[in-house]
Amino acid sequence: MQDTEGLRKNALLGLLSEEELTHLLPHFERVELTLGQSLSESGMQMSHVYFPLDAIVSLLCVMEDGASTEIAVVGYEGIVGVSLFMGGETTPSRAIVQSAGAAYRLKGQLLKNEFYRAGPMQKILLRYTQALLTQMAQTAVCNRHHSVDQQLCRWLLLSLDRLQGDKLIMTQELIANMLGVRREGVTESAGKLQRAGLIAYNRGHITVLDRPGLEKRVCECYAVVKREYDRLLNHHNVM
Amino acid sequence: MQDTEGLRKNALLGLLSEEELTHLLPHFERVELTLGQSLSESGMQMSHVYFPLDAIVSLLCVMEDGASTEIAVVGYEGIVGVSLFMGGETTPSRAIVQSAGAAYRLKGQLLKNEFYRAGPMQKILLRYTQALLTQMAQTAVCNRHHSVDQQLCRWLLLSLDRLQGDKLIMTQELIANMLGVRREGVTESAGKLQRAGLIAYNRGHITVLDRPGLEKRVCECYAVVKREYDRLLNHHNVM
DNA sequence: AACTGAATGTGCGCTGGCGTACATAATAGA
DNA sequence: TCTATTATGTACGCCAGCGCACATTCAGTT
Repeated sequence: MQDTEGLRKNALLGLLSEEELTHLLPHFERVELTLGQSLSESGMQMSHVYFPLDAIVSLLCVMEDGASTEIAVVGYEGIVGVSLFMGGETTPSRAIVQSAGAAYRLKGQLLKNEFYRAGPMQKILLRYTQALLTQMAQTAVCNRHHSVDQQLCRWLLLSLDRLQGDKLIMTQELIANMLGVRREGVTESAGKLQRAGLIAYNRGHITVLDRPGLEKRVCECYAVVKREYDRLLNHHNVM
Repeated sequence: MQDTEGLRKNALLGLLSEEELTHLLPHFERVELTLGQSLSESGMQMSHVYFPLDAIVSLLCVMEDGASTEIAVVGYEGIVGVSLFMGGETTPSRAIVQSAGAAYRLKGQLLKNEFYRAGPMQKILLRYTQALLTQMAQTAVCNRHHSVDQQLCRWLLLSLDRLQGDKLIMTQELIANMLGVRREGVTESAGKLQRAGLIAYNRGHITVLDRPGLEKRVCECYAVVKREYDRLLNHHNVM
């Protein structure tokens, strides 16, 4: 049995009061998520919800021909398994671990019970879901209007925000899957960023050297999403 | 004071029991929504939520340079103003009436009270929100992977599903705004559909002649969204 | 009937991203 | 150490959709 300290590394759990957390504490299970692990498949019911600590999970929309696109990314600021408390049980999207790391998980039924107690947890989960809506909407518009260059910057920054350091382990092939573009397109864009001295990478290891530089190149979509997360899940606003 | 008959033309309200509807009845106000009317602007708080009857409302994501993309469409099967009960109060998106018609509206605070009573209304609204999530996700992936031809078919079918007849009043210019593409692109795609005998249009009036034909040309995104709405908001499943 | 503005048609050239094919380089395993 | 696999680089033609500039046609107004 752990104390609540660890739980608070997840921002949603961190918004709860000590009593609420203590009440849930015995039900949490700490798990290590490995790169590429699937937390949910299209149309399948999830047994647990996951509160990432330093893991990052991508929500992907996969099509019949196998092509896919990331529609949202979830890290320490969120939860994987929104559909459980929204009442649908399943989603047509897929959740894949994009960056290995730790998470706490909770049995689906337990979370539902907690949610329907209509306390602070419900409020927090609903607000998070709205932030997720914003992220998806902005992803849609970004897919339509912005270049691969800009989208790569957005993706790097969104990932960086969910990591503690400045390194991410991710091949260009996988980034291409996330963005729903060609691998060669990512190679070109990443090459530009490297030549500009903003990042350095080799064989699946990317280091961000100049974050402000990335922020100068990224499209507005990044800021819109970030601002909305801050607004909705700021401690002061939620309670 | 109306009876509950009219309210049931909105599918979400139609899922409620007679007692629940009667209880809310005095607070509903019937309004006529006109083409182009704005129900919500980016970042502004909504005073009411809207339950469309035969009106159709588009949720648009607008960017700094004015470019926009429709991220979801709401008709008799839904509600405009999800952010009110989700706790965020505002959204960064805009809601515009795409097809004139009637709707019932309810003061935001009243809906919130109803929502937090944690009865059937809450369940329905949450499920609807999940359906909206799916629609947004699918829009994102469709923007990425499918042609304007396919997207036009999707848009026509989604609109058609929310209308009683086979005619819609909508210029190619406006459709282009919704899809986030050039007007000329829509002209070309619509021309193809007309030459193929699937639709007939002139100056803002579109008549669908061969709906099965459209369904043959549309990408899978249409069916995915429709299936998910059916699953989530089927009378049998919700209660 | 004439006029006006809005809606649609059409034709450029341009570019970003695609599909394909292959070359190179770096790691993991035998 | 050698080899196989995986990751990245590069080049080619192709095409959908863009931005732009018009021409045309229809609906409503005076």
